Amino acid sequence: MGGSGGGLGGPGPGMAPVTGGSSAGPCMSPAAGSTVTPLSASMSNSFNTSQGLSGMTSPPCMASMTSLNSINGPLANNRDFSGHSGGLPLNSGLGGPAGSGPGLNNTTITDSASALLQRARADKTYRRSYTHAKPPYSYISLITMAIQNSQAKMLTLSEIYQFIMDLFPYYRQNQQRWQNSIRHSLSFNDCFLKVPRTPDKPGKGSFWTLHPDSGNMFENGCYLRRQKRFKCEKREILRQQQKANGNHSSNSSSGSSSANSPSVKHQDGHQSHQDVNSAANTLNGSMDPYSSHAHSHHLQRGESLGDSDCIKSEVGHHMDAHQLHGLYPALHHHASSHPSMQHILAGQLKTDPHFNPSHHPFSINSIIAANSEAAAASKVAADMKLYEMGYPGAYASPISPMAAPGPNDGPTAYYHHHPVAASAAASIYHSTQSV
DNA sequence: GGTTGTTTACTTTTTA
DNA sequence: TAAAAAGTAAACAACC
Repeated sequence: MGGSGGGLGGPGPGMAPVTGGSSAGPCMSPAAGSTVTPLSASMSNSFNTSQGLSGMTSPPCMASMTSLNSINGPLANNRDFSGHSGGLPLNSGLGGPAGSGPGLNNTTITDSASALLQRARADKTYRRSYTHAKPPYSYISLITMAIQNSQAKMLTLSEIYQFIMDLFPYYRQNQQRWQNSIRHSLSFNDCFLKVPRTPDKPGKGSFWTLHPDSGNMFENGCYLRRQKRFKCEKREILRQQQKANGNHSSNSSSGSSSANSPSVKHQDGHQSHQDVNSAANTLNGSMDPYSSHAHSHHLQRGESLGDSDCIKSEVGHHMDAHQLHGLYPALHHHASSHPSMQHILAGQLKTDPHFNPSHHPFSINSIIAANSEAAAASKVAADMKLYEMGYPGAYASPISPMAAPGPNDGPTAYYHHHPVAASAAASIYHSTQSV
């Protein structure tokens, strides 16, 4: 039987209560029960630790995160975002000398952030109630954030977990539940591609990356709900066919998948080849200078799919490592942050007929392209402002626990639980208000 | 044995 | 209000 429900909005067992009162309840202290490992240790291979996180592309919350990091050094020292009354670590974090960090390029933000922080402290009688509220981002968004903020544009599952927990204290609790959902999202959504490990990088699990065509998933301007799910057309057709055919293939009705695994989604070998061809076509047809290397015997079928299509995880399975890395040369440089992956992805985005960096002022693509703390922080502010203006799709639904602040809370309520995010985002937000 | 990955089934939430 | 998207639970198997 299926799950017992308990969805996002309901008072599900894992939902942090947004009601007033104690911040206890399901929201445990990040320290208690937290198995979070130091960011610098766990993510050093994937993130730019030499500069802390300041080299990261910054989605909304990341922007402010980098600011703190710049001020106080490795985020690992300031990773308690709890906002618990036991002492806001952010106080020490943001209370430091403004702009003292090399990466901090906006002292105004920091100064006003400190002021805001003090104000938030004064208001914490009700702010505190919303600490650890569920972030307004979907799991798909969180995964996307994590991947896009990694240097190699791909992460292992555990790294994705870590990223999310580092960024959102909410996810330091009930890990089994949301991590299951993360895994489900990765498998279920065509926008995520599984990239097998290479022999020289042994370890558990594969890398996960974004489908090159998934760049416009968040056209609504932020890492919130997508307007439309990204689907690989061919895979969708196959799904329909399989539905129509019943159990045409060896695929049983049971949930076991790994038995047929890498080709589970294909049900037959042919489709896997199609995917490989699609991958080759995607890169070859658009911009990939390496594509010639990708045309191995597995890619010789000569089918011209024409469209940018599926490069699903099975690609790697049906290709050897060299073939795959012909498609994604950056895989060779996962730890050393070869820019080609970014170049490829960026190039792919540009070739996407739907992609237009200027299409939406608050597009996720703008954040990616900007690669700037200020730009990302501005985006947070813009999101919040849009939300306040009732802009659909911006920020969370009023029903959302994220957007259920106290009567006097503005749209920044959520960010108050995330002190780092709160500072930069709120300061910008308020500066936009005051002008 | 724990983690990872896939799939199904169901509920809840959001959007058109 | 229906459809789509998202969230949750669970079963299962492969892998390290």
